[in-house]
Amino acid sequence: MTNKKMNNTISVDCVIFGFDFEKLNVLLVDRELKNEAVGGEAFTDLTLTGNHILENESLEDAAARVLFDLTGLENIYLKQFGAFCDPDRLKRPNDQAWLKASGRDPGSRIISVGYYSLLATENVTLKWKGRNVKWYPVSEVKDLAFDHMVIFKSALQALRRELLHEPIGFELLPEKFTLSQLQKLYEVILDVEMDKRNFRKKIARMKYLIALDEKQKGVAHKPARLYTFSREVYEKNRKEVLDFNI
Amino acid sequence: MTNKKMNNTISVDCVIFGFDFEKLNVLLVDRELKNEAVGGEAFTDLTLTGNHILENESLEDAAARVLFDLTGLENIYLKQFGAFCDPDRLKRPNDQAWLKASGRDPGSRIISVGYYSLLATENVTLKWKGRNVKWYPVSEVKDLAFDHMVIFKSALQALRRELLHEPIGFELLPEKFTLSQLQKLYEVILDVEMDKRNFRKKIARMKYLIALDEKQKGVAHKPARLYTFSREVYEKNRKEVLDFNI
DNA sequence: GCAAAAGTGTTGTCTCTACACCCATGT
DNA sequence: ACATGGGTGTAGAGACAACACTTTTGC
Repeated sequence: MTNKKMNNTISVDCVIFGFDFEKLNVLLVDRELKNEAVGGEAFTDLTLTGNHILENESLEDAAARVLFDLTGLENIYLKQFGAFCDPDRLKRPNDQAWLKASGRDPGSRIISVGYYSLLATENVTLKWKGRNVKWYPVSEVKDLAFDHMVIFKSALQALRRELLHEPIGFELLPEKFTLSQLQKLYEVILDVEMDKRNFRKKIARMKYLIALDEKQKGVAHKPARLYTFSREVYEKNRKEVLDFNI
Repeated sequence: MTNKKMNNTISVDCVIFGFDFEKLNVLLVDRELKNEAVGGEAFTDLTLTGNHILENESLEDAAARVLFDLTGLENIYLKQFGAFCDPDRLKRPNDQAWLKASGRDPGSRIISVGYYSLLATENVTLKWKGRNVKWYPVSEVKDLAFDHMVIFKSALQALRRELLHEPIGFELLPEKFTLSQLQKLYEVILDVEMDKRNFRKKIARMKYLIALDEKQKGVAHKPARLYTFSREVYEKNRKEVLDFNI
């Protein structure tokens, strides 16, 4: 419990998604190598957030710790989606230089377990080890450090898949949200367009989406009704269905 | 390529499922400790198959290698379903004794990445490091060594989930199979009963299930038509659908 | 009063469920 | 001839896709 020693071959990487009612974003951190002495050129690029696990810590706890260090939030939705351990995953020149500069053995094999998490993005303030942390639109992410592009793509795929089959979209919205916001979320993440009336008919069948006696305020149009998600109602009524059609 | 050195903190465990047209089975290996000198009592129990990865080997290759050593088969369906790294996962007395007896450091932290695989079970001969390997009905599995019960349950859950949404059941059947065999497979794995006529109507809509001009032989009843699965047709027509209903 | 998003119904087509009998083969 | 699993159709209920107009608010 008080053992803070790090395990140097096992790490977690967190792909943190946020939604701003317009697009899906992901949190990335600047990686800046100024010192050319370690054998590479100076460079700046981007990584996911992550860390090595502590010797007495579970993977999930390590991911939650990264998330807490970053946002100060606890009990965030976290989902393990894959383990990444290719022999070459840290072998590009910039990555080798970075490992050397931060005092780690650039030759050692490190496995990273990926977790994605979903954040209702309003009112989150971000700080991480004095490094720059920023939201980037998912559609514009490219050229991440290490094998983080592979990890990121895998997370996105896992998220899309999960979103199709489980009610996790709500994790990206504030507790109270409008149906248009929910529809937009599905449209953006799944890259589809949906019909408003049909979407609402579908919603109407989901008993766990609860209409509140409350409306949006301060919008320059007819204010929308607010809804909330009830996990209890969902858990009571869940069923699954053969759907690998066509 | 020729580096055969083992990595001693990263391993894979394989949950190998087979189907005998009646029930779902899983491959387990005897773990037998005869020598009481290492500090525990002698015991016999069961484990999944698995191994440490080689220093220059990917996780998937390691899992494929375990499978090949066991069955002599290549190109088997393999799916990563989770990483297991609880601090206590190897800490039960029998596990500690076993690690000592096989010359490993019982205190070191080992991460295991789980793969499940699906085997058409007929005509497979099994050999593994001179240990006893056997099929066990999934419904009767209990008390596995290490944290293998956790891993096994997680694999089963992943398999069920995958089976609902992806056409992987065919991996458990011979290349040519009858519709009743396929239906039985779904019934057994998902623990449901299905209506024969409705099942067949559903199948009829799946263009990638191809009826052959061939029938069962040597059965004491009307011989069934044989079908086969075409992955090409499937890949051409796949689409997904919002289905987290009710 | 105008811009902007909210909210609402109908119709035709497809999919789901429930249910019972005859057929082809081996013994 | 009989036992065994193979194979087939229909009807009613629910879900899906396509489509356009009115309402409420802030400015």
